Amino acid sequence: MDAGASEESKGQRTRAAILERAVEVACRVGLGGLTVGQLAVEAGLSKSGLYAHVRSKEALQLAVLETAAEQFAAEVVRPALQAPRGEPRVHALVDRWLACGRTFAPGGVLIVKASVELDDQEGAVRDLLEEQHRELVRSIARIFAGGVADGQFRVDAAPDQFAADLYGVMLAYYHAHRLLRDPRAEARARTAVAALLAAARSPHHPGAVRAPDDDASSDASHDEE
Amino acid sequence: MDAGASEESKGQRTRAAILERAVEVACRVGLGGLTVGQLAVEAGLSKSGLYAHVRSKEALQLAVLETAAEQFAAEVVRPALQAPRGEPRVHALVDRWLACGRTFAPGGVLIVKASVELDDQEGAVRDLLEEQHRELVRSIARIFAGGVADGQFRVDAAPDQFAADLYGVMLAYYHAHRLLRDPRAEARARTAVAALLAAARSPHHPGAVRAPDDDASSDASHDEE
DNA sequence: AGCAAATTAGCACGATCGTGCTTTTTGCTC
DNA sequence: GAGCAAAAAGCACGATCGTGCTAATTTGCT
Repeated sequence: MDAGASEESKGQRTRAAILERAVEVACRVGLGGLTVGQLAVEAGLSKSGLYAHVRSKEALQLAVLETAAEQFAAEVVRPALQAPRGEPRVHALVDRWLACGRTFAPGGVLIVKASVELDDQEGAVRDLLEEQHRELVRSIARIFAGGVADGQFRVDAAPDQFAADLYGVMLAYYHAHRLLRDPRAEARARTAVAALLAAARSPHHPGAVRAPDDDASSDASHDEE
Repeated sequence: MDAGASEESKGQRTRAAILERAVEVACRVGLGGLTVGQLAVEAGLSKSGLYAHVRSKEALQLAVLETAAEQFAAEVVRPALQAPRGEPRVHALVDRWLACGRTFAPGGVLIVKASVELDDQEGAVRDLLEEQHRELVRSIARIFAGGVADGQFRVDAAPDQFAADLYGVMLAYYHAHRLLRDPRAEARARTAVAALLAAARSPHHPGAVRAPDDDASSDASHDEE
């Protein structure tokens, strides 16, 4: 009968299928462009049949966002955390992140897209998204800080700065890859990450990579809220 | 009646006003979220009155995009081109870009937002946007290449790479500033740009190139460092 | 001033939006 | 297989979407 699924009831299974499909659709049209009728067609359900699962449009958007974040955490962040500390872990993160969208699970694409789409629209969806991105940036900073604690990175390197820089590299990758369809996008992202890491490495570095702002280096571990 | 500004006819003036308003609205809700009825209310016109100016929704989106790009070119790129070559010009570009949205017309915000929104939706709007971004990246690369020709930057530095990196820094700035509302966003963007420039500087070039107050140009409003 | 042309409003249309009901169909337990 | 709860569909609603056409108004020119 049923193709060997899990212990979930039918309703939960279709709900999961709906959300998975919704993530893909939202990757194209954005969270705001997500529509109940269109999604119902795309999921092979009637509009009201689908609506019984997602109780409102806002609830749908929130659920989609949570699904996407869970995909991203499961496919990118958590696996990267199993790589050795420092540079290997950073590279693992970047590798898996770059594969996001090529391989399955476009959740990573969606949370990036949604972050731009909703950055100026108040509401519960924005609130959730903001928290998710806070957590994402914190994760990157922590991964970097692990390399600092290991002695791989300079002690005066700021994890916050690194997190922002690395995220910027990924955003530039999305831009070049998705909008400009530039086949060199990935290579450039890797080059940029390598430069970031080179600047962060502890030993002797020929040129001053640090910003001219050489205020009293109060403390590098001043990154948490 | 009221003090007319230019030689334009009434129709062209209201059309310009509509598009200006549309850029602001689209900065919030995106190009896709832009709606004729809502925009008419926001512009103080009837729906059909407005629709006579923008002949279709797609034509409106195209015109809005062109308006935004022109704003960005007029307020950011072209003024920066009047700064001295090399680092000063890069800094002028970044300075004006960072001021985008706070100080003046938010066209720069829109083209960034639209680039993410439309990166996966075929059509004429995407085509225009892609071309605009190609031109933008080319502009950044040319600005950097000018510094290479001047001997300020290493000859083996790739302008393409620098352009992508700088754009990534700006994207990270938007992310931190607009979504996370992080007050340190601008400082971090400046730090990142400084690191980019430090990595690009000619190894055997004396530090004098970083002369802090060398801009004596006409319009470059250097307010800090 | 008056008049032609350009600009704006009024109104109507089919489609689709999000959201509720009420049935019908399905899946699961005896 | 029967009965029942869960899931899906059918249908309807007001609102708003993009888009036309026509009538009224305003503007620019002589």
